[in-house]
Amino acid sequence: MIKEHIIKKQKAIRNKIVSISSGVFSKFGFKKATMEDIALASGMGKSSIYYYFKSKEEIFEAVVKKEAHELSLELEKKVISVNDNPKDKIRNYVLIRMRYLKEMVNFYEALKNDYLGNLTFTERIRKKYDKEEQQTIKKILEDGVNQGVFKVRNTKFAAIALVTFLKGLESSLIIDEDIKLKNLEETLDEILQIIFYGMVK
Amino acid sequence: MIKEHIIKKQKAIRNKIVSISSGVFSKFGFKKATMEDIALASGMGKSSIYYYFKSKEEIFEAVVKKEAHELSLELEKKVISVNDNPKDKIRNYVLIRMRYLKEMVNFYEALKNDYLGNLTFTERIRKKYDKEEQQTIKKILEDGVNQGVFKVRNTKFAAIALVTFLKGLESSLIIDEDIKLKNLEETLDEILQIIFYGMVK
DNA sequence: GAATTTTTGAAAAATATAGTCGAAATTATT
DNA sequence: AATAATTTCGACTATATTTTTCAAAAATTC
Repeated sequence: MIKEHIIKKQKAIRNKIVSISSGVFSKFGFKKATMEDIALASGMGKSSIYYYFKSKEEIFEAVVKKEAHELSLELEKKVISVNDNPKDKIRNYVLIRMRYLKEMVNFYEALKNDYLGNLTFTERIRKKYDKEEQQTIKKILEDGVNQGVFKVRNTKFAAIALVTFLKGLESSLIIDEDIKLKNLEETLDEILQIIFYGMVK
Repeated sequence: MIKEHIIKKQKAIRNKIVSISSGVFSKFGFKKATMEDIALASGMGKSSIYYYFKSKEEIFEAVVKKEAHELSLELEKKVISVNDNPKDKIRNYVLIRMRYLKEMVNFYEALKNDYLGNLTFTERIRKKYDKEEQQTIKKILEDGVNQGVFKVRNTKFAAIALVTFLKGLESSLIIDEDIKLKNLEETLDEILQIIFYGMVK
């Protein structure tokens, strides 16, 4: 007895809750955001929220999922499709990622607010998306190898290394709130220079 | 056995705590800001804070006190001293007040975050400063009467009325988060027009 | 090195929060 | 319009967090 149109309605409400929660989380952070905050913002009772999600964590997971998906969409669209040379592709990839993170800063504020106490929790969630990301970078690297621009032996490991490096940059953005995007961009080229110097034929 | 220089040191530390707490409160709001947040931001143990303030409320009072004092200073300096005609003085007074409130929006965010639950608490604190404010406006009105611009019979009551009106504007700013400063300014002149029409000779 | 001032960790007391549950309200189905 | 399915909600509880206290340890002053 699965009613299709009812499932659709439920999904719509779940989406609404996720969108609203995204705002609540980015304003207060995961820990300081209460179910009551979410309920109030959603205009429903606290217990009603539990009809759609079984825990605060589940809502947060949904929010991160959505954000991460949007990130990967943008990256895919704006980077992979364009026909730059692989070196520029990598640079663009990193730049867009940084820009996006900067835009999402109010979301990542959530992590800051929690004094990084839930970083492991978040990392657990993000791990899934790291794999997607590695695939993307791996593809870029492979292209570069095929075009004879990169001399990477194992694109898989190189991709992991790059993602790890990106996560490092990310942490700088998250933890060090006063870090300047400009500074980052300045040092980015230096770092990439080093990476490329080791990779470029 | 009151050691003067020690009292000075204590006051310095209290000031430091107040400044830091101001930031914490404006970021999290009164309720969501914890003593641990304040302690962490101040770089001291939680219990050390209690050596200088006996409660979270007392810190908050000190913060509001400071902010309100700064507001009254700016108003005094920028409005009262200038030798405009009293009508413009009132208008400037209101405008500066509004602008200041807008600047202080992250502080008043605190009240919003608490879902106005502590508005009465805050109002209780501010009541003291309403009197100061009434004095200021009363002075402006008296000048106007002396210069033959206003026809106010009882400057004291008129001052109270004006302050009440200002508080109304304030509430609009605080409660209705989407209210536009532009809209306010537009309607302000209309409202003042009405007030002046009743007051101007 | 004694007295005073300051910091702190541990824990008591007060409060807030996540999550449950049954029943009421609403909405769809026959 | 009666019945069934879906949805909302208020009241409750166990748990966790947070405020505040306190006595003792550090640090500072005399």
